[in-house]
Amino acid sequence: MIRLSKTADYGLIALKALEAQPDECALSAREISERWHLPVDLTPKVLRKLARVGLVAARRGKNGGYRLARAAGEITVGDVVRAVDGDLAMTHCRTGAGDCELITRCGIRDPLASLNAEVVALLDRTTLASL
Amino acid sequence: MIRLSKTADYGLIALKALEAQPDECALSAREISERWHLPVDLTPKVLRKLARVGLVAARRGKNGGYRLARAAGEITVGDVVRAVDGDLAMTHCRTGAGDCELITRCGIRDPLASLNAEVVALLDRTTLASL
DNA sequence: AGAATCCGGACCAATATGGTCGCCTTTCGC
DNA sequence: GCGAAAGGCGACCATATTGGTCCGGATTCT
Repeated sequence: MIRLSKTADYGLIALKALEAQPDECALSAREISERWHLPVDLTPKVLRKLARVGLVAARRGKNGGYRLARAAGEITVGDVVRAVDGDLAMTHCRTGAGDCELITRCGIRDPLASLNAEVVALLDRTTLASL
Repeated sequence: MIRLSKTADYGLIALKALEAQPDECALSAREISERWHLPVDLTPKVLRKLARVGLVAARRGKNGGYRLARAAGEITVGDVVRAVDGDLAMTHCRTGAGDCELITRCGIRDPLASLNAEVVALLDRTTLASL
């Protein structure tokens, strides 16, 4: 199946929450998870991943939390999926280190790769703001 | 992650094999799986799913096997994924019977649905022949 | 000092997926 | 008619992926 993982969903929801937040006012992972009914322990985990790649800025300590590190129009669904789920590959043979014996000459590898590229391009031009 | 299942991969490979086959000459699941190194027991399973939705025609008995039931240009990747993996939904909330409490007002449900529609449209206009 | 918060990773649990097996039906060729 | 070669169907198990929990540590504010 071709489906976003729950973590990617959560990431998008969390980012959407941050987008709605007035400037300079960080939201804690706890607040986000409570407001949107996301799993309390999972939310910070997802947000950390988003922080690592610079989509959100984290502030530690009391009154800390997260805020968007870029404008919502500069954050794409592709960015989020990559941050949360790792690389964005539609076929199995393009994830591991080319150990796919059957695919190497299966004839569909390269065509699927370009299909994959189209899907990725689509996700990459869909911004958070447009959601 | 957003990825085709292995069964969908296998389905595409098998169809591609059938496409290369001269007319009226059925290929057995065994032959396909051996030629392309697909799991012997899984291949017929996948092909049956393709047969149920009329993408391939099966012939039983000795010298039986499968052949394409439509021209390769009339079979799309979307068809295959749907046949093999069930409905083509990119988000979790659009699979079950609307039991997704958090998504109902999460704000990203409908926008993601339209993104989903774009992906589906892409898969639906990519034909087997173009692979 | 202490509370709130993020960081990181180890870890377990649930689900989905991939794959196997056995039995039945159909068809062909002898 | 009989047996071999196919497909049809479903139950079943194994494994991989994912979802989710927990704990100790670091940081920042009051």
